[in-house]
Amino acid sequence: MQLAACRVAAMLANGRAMTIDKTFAPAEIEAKWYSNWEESGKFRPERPDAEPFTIIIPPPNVTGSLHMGHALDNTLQDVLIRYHRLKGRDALWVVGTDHAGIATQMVVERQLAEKQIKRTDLGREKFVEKVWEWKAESGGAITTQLRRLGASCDWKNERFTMDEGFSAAVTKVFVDLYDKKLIYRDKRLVNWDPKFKTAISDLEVETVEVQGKFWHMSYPLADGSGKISVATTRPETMLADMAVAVHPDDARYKALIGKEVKLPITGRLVPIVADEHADPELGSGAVKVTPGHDFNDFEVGKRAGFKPADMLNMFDDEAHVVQTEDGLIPEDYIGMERFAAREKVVAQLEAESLLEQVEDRVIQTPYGDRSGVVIEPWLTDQWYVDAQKLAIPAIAAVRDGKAKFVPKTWEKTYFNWMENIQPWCVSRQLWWGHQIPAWYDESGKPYVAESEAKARALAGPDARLTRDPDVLDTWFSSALWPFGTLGWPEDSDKLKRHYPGSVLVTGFDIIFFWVARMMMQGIEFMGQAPFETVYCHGLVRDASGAKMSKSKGNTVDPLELIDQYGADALRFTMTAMETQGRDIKLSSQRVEGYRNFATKLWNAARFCEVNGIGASDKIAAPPANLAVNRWIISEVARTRRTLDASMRDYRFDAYADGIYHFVWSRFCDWYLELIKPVLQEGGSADDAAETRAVAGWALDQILVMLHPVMPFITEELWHALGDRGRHDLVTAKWVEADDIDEEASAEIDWLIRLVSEVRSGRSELNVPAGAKLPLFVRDASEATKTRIAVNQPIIERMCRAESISHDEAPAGGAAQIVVDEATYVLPLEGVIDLAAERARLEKNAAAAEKEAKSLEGRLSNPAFVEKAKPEAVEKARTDHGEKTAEAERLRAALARLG
RNA sequence: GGGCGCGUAGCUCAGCGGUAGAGCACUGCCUUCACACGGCAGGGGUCACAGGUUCAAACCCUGUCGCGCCCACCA
Repeated sequence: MQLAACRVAAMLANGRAMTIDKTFAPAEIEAKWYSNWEESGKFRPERPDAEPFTIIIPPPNVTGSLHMGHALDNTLQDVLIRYHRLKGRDALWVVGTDHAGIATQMVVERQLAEKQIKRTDLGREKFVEKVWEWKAESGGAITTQLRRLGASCDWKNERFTMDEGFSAAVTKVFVDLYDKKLIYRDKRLVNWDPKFKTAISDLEVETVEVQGKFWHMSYPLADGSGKISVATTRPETMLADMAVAVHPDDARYKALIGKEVKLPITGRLVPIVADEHADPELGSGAVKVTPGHDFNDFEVGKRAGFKPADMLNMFDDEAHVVQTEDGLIPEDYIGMERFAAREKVVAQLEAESLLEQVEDRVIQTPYGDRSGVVIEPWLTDQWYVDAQKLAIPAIAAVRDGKAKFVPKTWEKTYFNWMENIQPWCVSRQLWWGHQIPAWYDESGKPYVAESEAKARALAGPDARLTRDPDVLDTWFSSALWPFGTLGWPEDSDKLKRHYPGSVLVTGFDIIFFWVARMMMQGIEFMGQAPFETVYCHGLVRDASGAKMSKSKGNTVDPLELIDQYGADALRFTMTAMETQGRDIKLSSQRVEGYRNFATKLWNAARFCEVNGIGASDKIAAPPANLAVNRWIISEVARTRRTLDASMRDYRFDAYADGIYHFVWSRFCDWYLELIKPVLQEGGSADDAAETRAVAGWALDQILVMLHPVMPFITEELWHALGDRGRHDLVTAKWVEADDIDEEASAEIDWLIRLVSEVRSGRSELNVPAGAKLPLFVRDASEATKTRIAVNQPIIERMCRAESISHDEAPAGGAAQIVVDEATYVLPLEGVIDLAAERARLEKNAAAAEKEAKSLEGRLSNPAFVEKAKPEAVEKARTDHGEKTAEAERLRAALARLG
């Protein structure tokens, strides 16, 4: 019995079964639609004649899992891609992952360590094999997660920075740059990471303020004539000191220049040299010089005549003490860890009474951003890219507007860095990555070529070649992503069609790491910047504004939010909160709110279905006579304009806001309410048919316009509302309707104002919500009378009026509502609190008078009338007239109240 | 030491020359036949501060205070 009743309730008038469930359950529809889209190739429809729109994904690390930053970044990209796909463009979202040198090597090494295996036990070849195995098994989890977010990437052409084709591109770029002398090998100080035992670039070094000490030490002069004071934050490096520097103009030390110091502990004899680096204002004015272990000292050392090859080195690759070339470090120091060596040096100096003073001091200390250990400046041979040369056209491209940053303010950051760019150290002492295509003969002369055979051709048949064991910085390959993924160096159609990309979406934090380098390489190898626009978004922070970090434990897992609220809700949150240039403070409340929005739409669609409103078979708006229908068609057009403008300007927040308000505050709150009398209270059949057609069309437009942000629910409803076969929303057509009916808009605006005012009056006077009252209209113009007549059923329903009359209202207490020229009277004899109504009218009258007075003041100022824009003056006049009239009518109503 | 950004309703943020907006939170009413993840109505802001430009400033300029971020070799 009960079952049968359910079944009946689940059938519609037209015989179709209800397809929209009572509750909106995101998880089911998400899984269903994503695989549907992907399997049917809907992310990449064939559109050979359409204008291309291309986005290259910032490739996530293969080791990565989706975090909020990805959720933001990829939501924005997907919104753009889906929007332009709907607009008919040939939209391509290139996807792939990054091999992430250090990160991946670390993961696999850690895994091996569990089995007590060291990377060196396996040897390079075996180890790299293990990494590939790892990748096959557990790499790329993030690609599954991107799918859960709804990212409509071109998965059929997924790339990896170490796949065959891409690797070939990397090798070619290296060789070409070498041949153009834009890559060279050099011996100099690098930032050495003693944990990973590799060089890293300047950018991978993070300077942190730490509490340290400043040690003042005495260095005796070699001739026994006295001593000189130096101060340092790193006393252990004195074991490799090669000089003491004083300022050439420092009167205190002029006589000492050229003399020698006999270093404590090592007994090394080193010269006192003049160098402007020594600041007479600081400390004693004399500074110890350790060219092999300090960037400043390296330069001082070079100026003092030391060649890099002769600079003393006292550390091995783990920053343990090793003997210097001259053999002067006492044996008991050898093998000591650097900080232990520091303590020992300090203790020994103290014992020898050579420690003058120890100060506490905050020190800027360099740390490896991945390893977290103190970086050691270390003298090694490395490969460098001449970034300064490559930067010149990359700067010009932005300066000339060929590539532009959004928001524009990031251009300053870009220029500032590019103009002061340093040589880029690109070699890494790792095993996982693109091995550098350089071979050395026995004398150490390098031959750079795309293969060993080609290197041999350069070196001659008799040379014994060994390959450079190092690999390239991961960012070196990432820099080629915009063209390497499109088939370069092959001159493919795809490359021609999709390079440069339309827009790059990324966090501002990798402008230097990645954007700048793509600009340089893209221009060098493709002749033009890799994208027209670089959209930089901020960071996703926790609700209190703190940076999310695993160590703080304040990270929010986007997948959990998806489980809880649905991918659409998360995507809407990211879109709505993306205001240009600001970081995002994420709160789950916000996500919940947008889940509610999805539910609202879901229920609106259910309402439509129940009322026989279904999929529209039209792209253009259906013909309409009723004002409500003409109005909603206009509102769709207005919304469309707003959304188009928002996308054009990359105003994601405005896009989200625009569709949100249209759906909730216009379509649901007013349109659906306004058409209820037509559909449910026996309006004419023609009117009902017209309304169903228009409502179905408007709902379709909502689905299309919302789809870029909420792809899942919109696709589900798209099909639930009618049988569209395999015509999916993902490849539907964006509304281009642009008809705006000013007359209908004015009428419905009036209707909305009338209903709102009456409701407000009733509410303020505590009229019971359900009470039906007669409504008397006075002073209405003919036009208003017509509008009232036409809209009578709606007005009665929404104002809870039992009748509407133009007769004079009965005497006695009443609520009076002023809308435009007319006054609407609700008799409340006996019920009304006269004092309350008087207060209400008084408040409204005072407000109108205040505004009228302010406008009057402005209009009576001759300067305003003369100098202000004519539109502004005109508007002030109109507003003044209206406000004055309104105030008069309210006063009249008050007078009537007695 | 340079550079950038921010300070608008209790909270998170739009607005960037014509006398203040949204979402959430808050208050009152409503189990009205799409939706209580809801409906209707409402309260709440000297737009950090001080000067200046302008007929008109939250919005432009200068300075002050507070808060963030980035870059930089003070040994």
